[in-house]
Amino acid sequence: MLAWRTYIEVTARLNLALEQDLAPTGLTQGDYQVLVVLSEAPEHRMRMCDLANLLQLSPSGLTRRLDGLVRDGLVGRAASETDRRVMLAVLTPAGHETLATAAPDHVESVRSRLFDQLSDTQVDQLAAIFTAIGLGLDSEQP
Amino acid sequence: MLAWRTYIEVTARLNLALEQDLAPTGLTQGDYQVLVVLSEAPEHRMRMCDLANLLQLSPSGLTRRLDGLVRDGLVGRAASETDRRVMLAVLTPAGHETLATAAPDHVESVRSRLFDQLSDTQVDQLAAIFTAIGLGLDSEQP
DNA sequence: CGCATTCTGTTGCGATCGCAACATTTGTGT
DNA sequence: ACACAAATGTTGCGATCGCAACAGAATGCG
Repeated sequence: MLAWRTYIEVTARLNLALEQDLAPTGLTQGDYQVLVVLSEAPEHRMRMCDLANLLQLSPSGLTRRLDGLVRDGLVGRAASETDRRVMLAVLTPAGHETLATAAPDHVESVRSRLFDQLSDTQVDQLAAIFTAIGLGLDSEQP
Repeated sequence: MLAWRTYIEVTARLNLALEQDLAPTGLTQGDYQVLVVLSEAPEHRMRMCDLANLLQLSPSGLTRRLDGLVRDGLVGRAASETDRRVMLAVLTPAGHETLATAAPDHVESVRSRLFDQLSDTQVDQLAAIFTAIGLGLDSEQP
């Protein structure tokens, strides 16, 4: 039970700290994740619904998140040529550059806030623990 | 880096699953935490600002959260007799009963989603890991 | 082919939350 | 005692997000 309360408190504070570390770049963690996923996608583009699934966002949530990124010129919208229902989110050069600028600071933020506090063994334990929890979430009554 | 992505994905899914488990009681996790803290406080009451610090909420966030709980009759507001600035949040009998009804289900939810997936050793590791991260958050440049 | 079903993305609505500004009250320094 | 600073809670405003409803497009089936 102590472990549970510690988990609740620390995850909240960790997320807040990481968000504040990222704020000077003008990005939120959600924006950053969109840019990362797009930068790793073939041709730097991805269907909206695939993006929503990867980011665990509702369709409407993703639409509004992309609205902001499109307004800032970091992502563009393109219609698919093979399926006229789908919209593709496309990383722009400005988006790629913004990500390249923000990534080192964010990686350093995660490293100092999280991994520097843990031994190598604990990092392995952390990965094993959350993998096990994730498997449990897959197989329960959802 | 894999550990990091797993952590991000699983914490999000775990929170969602716990929120949905708690939804049938009509409470959110935030509401539940308010009731828990008040039920453990002397005389079932607490100053707004102390409550906000404990729950890691902004003053305005706590005001609106209490608005909902007061509307539902689970919490009452009382003026302090010694400091006329402060408002006390007071757990009502209805709030106490609602908590008593919801707690077993929520504890079972946390147990099945989290602790049943882990060995006793992993639970200890989890506590140690997040305690270390929490200590790191205390001592860094905030 | 024709029609129902499914998939995809957007919009209206409401809920949640933080920041800045504010009013009130308390504490502090001289 | 008086003025200034700090603490406390609330409100306006904007940002974020999910659900339900919707419209357009593709797919399956008789």
